Amino acid sequence: MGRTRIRDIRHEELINATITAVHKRGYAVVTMAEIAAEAGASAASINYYFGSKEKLMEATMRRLLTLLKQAMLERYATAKTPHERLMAVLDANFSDRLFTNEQCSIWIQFWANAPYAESLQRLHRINRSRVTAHFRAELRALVAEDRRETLREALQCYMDGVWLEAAQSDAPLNPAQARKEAREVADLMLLSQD
Amino acid sequence: MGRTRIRDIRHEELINATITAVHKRGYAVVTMAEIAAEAGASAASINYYFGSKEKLMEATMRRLLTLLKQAMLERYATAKTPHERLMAVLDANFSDRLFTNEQCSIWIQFWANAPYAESLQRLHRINRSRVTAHFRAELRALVAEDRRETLREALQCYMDGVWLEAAQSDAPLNPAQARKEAREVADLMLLSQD
DNA sequence: AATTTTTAAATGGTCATTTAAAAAATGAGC
DNA sequence: GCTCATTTTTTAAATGACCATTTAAAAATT
Repeated sequence: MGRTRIRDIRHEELINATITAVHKRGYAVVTMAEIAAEAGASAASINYYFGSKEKLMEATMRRLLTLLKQAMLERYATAKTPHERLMAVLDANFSDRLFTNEQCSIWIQFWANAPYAESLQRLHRINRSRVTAHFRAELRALVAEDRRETLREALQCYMDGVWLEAAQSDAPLNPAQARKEAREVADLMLLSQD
Repeated sequence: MGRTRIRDIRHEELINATITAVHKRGYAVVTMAEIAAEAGASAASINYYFGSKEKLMEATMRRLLTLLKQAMLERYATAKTPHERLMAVLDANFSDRLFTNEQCSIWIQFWANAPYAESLQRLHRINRSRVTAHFRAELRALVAEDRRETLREALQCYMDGVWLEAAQSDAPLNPAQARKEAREVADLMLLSQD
């Protein structure tokens, strides 16, 4: 039963330490020793569990993607109308659990490094495709075809832009406020339908 | 007369080489030797002219900011109405000169590293303030006060998001298309006024 | 001749990863 | 419960690269 218990715990601890350490020091310069220290472990143990720094980063990014996916599915479960489901995607992106200084930082770090690391690029593309698909599906019922892609692209870039800006701020983020603004922006764009 | 001639030429060459090298390899891992090779010079000469790697990066970012500022001012000169001036800001951001794979890459690299380098952070803030100020000024005449900030934030984040996405693409960018889409997005948002 | 520019080579430091050995945990047999 | 052989986990230290920066001297320019 407990065969993989410690392994799972260490994976979790080290990924969390990676998120914190990358936020503090930046992907570019963070060292294995710093990450290990954050977790109260040694650099060697990271290699024992993950094999290499690159694989640790990949696992960390995969964790972030999973969190986002979960947040989206949770909200989808209770949404009834296309409009509610559109808002569910926005809300998920700015949920209390995800829209934190730490996670915004690390998302941007991964984004910036995706073009230079096969594995990160793959994950990044999978994620973007998923969000695109959700938006397309919901907008189909809400927007005329000739404006649909413009609106989708606009909303999606808006969300990315908000994260980018949030990553620059050192004041604590306000997810509730971000959700409210995102809803306003979306409704502003949808309004132009009438 | 020619007293600073060579110095100026080398500065220019090395900054251009930095843009290319960072695009190719990423800010995180690019080396002085790679940048120098790109310019057909030696790593030592970079230190002779710039003092350090960090100062070279700062100078490169400053160059990018100058290019953006110039592009904006050029377009402002011929714009007559607030609407035209708003579009001038958008067009500048997606001008043929600026909206290239190389420059999108390097902008994102700098953005991602700004939180970890005093000098980059300063430049990044100056730039964002300038764009914000322009948007605010033009939207004053175009949008009711209660929606103005929402719309500005939305447009600005949209622009950032487009750059972010562009930096991920390896297919050549299409600035004309980007300008057209940005105008559509802006008009879509402005429409909701009526 | 004096000054500026250039670079090969040296320097000193950092860091991911490996190694080898110690420490903990596990579990079978008593 | 307890013992001890086996397996898993942990880390200190070694290894081997890599790299920004400095130095010292050569080359080019003035």
